[in-house]
Amino acid sequence: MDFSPEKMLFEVDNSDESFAGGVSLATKPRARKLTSRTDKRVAKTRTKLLKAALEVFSEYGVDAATIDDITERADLGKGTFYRHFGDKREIITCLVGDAIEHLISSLNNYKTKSNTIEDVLEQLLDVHYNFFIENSEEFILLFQGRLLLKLDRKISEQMETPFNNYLQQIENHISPFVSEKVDIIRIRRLACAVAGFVFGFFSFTMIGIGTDEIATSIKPLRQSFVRSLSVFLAQ
Amino acid sequence: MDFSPEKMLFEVDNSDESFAGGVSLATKPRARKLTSRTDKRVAKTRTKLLKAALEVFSEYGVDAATIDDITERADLGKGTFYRHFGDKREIITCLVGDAIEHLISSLNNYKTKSNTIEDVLEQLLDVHYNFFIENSEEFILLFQGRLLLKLDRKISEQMETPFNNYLQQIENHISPFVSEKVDIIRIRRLACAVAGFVFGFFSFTMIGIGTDEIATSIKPLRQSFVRSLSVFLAQ
DNA sequence: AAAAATATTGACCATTTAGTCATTTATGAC
DNA sequence: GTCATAAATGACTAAATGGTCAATATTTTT
Repeated sequence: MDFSPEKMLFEVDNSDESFAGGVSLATKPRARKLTSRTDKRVAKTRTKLLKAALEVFSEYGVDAATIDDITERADLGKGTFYRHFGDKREIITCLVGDAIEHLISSLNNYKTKSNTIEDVLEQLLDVHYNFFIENSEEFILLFQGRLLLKLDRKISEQMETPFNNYLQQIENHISPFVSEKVDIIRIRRLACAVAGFVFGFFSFTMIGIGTDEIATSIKPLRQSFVRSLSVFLAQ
Repeated sequence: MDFSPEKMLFEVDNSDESFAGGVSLATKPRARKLTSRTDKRVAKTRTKLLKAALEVFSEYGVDAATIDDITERADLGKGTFYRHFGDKREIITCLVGDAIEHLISSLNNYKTKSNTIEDVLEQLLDVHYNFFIENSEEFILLFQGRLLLKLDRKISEQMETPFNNYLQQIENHISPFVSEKVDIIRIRRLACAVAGFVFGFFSFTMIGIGTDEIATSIKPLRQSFVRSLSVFLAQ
């Protein structure tokens, strides 16, 4: 089975596709089993690698983690890694892309109607809060990703796009609720402020106070922050 | 010349001490030259190592940077590094300690009278802003330090203290201006919020918008943020 | 100026790590 | 069941890195 690492970024379970609809009934007997046992095995292996990599990256840091760390954690042979990914850079890029996609989809799943900019901002912070609590490994990875982006290394190029998409997504949520004469650059600054505040605050809070206290401490601060951002936009 | 790496964290030029005051005139002829040529050479070498390390750490990241990177950048032999520092962990700890100390002293040099909590917060953000603009290498190092602290590795232990000192310092600036019945934990949260906001905002802003635009963008946001934090404390 | 003391050096070795590939194992076609 | 195809394996090599130390250079003492 030949596959390029660029594809299959997300594990898709197509195993029941053969009897799902009448798609491509008897025309192509060869390609009937779209997901064979082999396909599933490959997908499973890949998933194990990604899961293991996310774990070790968040535990040791992307630079300190080795390929052996990943394959041992995944309980797979070393060669298997290189069958799925060209090198460490590639799996990092992949994981960061996934994490950002995950974060963005969390943002978009929050479909409750909001009429004011304050509602929107409250929700944005809420989503971020839940995401970072429930996916702390991805949070730590993204936090590292931001750092890699600051240090301009080769790996940065492929990560700049997802991070910009993320900022763009925040802007999309905000822009319908601000008057049209508000500068586009002002909205971008707001997006940076939201992202920066959330990343930075969580980061500092997690050593400054216990993890379980975050829930109680973020709430009043969040309200203050929302208020200030609203004022900023109204200026 | 025997010296332990723990000492001499800061380069001190005592070369003119022999004719500075009448200290220890003729009583101790042996210890007259307090900083001999050798002392200065050692101090210079150490400084070169620290400078080079700060550079490569901020360029490549602390984990990716090697001892060879440091000694080559410093134009020194590899053995020289190990004469001054036990390993990479030690020089990182040293640099982070220096950077925090530098940041703290920046905070304390701002001795203008502030009567309101808003003044204090404005100044705090101002100091941070200037520090990060003027010492971007140290900022990047501290940013990494925060990450290392999150990933709980051996190196963290020695870095938790300086970071806590830093938070403590922020609290010291704030606490005189808030009523005594404000909870100590609330002030700690505020310190986290200030530090987190500044670190996070700068970090995101630096890719979201150009570096030179930061000056114009931080100002209105800072005002809003200060206002909201004041409200938070008043609650 | 010679000798003692100490800082610096970089070739050297041991260990770790990235990346390869012949072999083994699992799956699909017949 | 047998063969063909492709995935997984882990021992292996080459390269990189950490750390050492006998030799060299510099400074201090006498």
